Amino acid sequence: MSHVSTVSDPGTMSDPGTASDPGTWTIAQIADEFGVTHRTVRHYEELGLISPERRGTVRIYRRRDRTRLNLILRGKRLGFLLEEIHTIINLYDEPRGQASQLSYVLDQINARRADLERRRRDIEDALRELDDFEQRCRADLRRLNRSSGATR
Amino acid sequence: MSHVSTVSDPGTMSDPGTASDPGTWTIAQIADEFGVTHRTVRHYEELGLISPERRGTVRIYRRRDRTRLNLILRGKRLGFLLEEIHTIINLYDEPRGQASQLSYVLDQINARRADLERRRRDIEDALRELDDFEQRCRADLRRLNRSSGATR
DNA sequence: CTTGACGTTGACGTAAACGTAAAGCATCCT
DNA sequence: AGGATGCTTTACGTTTACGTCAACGTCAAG
Repeated sequence: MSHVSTVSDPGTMSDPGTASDPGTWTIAQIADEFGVTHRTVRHYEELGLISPERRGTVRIYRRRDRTRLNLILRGKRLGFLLEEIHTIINLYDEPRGQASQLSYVLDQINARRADLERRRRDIEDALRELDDFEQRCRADLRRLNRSSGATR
Repeated sequence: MSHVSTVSDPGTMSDPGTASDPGTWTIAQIADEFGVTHRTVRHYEELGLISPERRGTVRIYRRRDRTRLNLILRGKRLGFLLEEIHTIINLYDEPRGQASQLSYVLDQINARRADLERRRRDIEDALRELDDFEQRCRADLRRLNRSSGATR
């Protein structure tokens, strides 16, 4: 029974993993690299957002889990609930062998897109207002500089 | 001089209120129109996000409050905390008569913009992935339709 | 063989953003 | 006058997304 030195035990892999990409990671490495706590990672697992392998009781994270974590964290940055993120991830992962499933997935895609595009509009509106506001501020600043002895 | 269209609505308007725009609103009208509950509206008031006038004990909402509510709800759609929204709104409303205040405001504007642009990148990445995914799904669908007797 | 670093499972705590009664005024309607 | 309706405050409940112990397992090193 090969007891593991670090955790990177390539075993029988054709691409054993380079120095920067061991192929597998511990929860501490993952948490550290993604800038979250191990509690957060486990929370996502409890919700079924990720499901790392186990070597005995120990969690082993692979590239698939990293991809999912990226999706999760981006979703969070965009203000999605973990529950919504769950359905999105499942969408990407569900088997879609039958036409009924595929048309359902296509519907979901459209719903997601509508959601994202609405957010994008909101963002662009906000950015425009911000630009606008900045212009007014800069105008105020110029007036201030002019009126208070612009010795030069 | 261009009077500002952000949140500062002077009381000196020569439009007393038409049928669709009475000039003032009750909490029920506001909540209904913005698609939130009165509890939500009051919650925002507790946090200092809006501060409607009072006629006796009754809250009176005016255009300024509606503008703020729009900012709040858009902020929420974008996943900002109410606390962050609070600072943003204050940013728009703070007096900025002095250079020090103005440069602070300009800093805040840049921080906000960076935040928003990051979100926009996230959204565009997500939209691209979604498009990508849709293409694959449509390809799958075509394969299915071909292989399962396209009798016709 | 004990220490210490890292891992595990509970299980309770907490902050944010409201939800949900409960109970009291005020005004309008009949 | 007496509801019905609408607004008010007070206050505890709920959901989401984790934080924070506590208590225990395990392995490589000293």
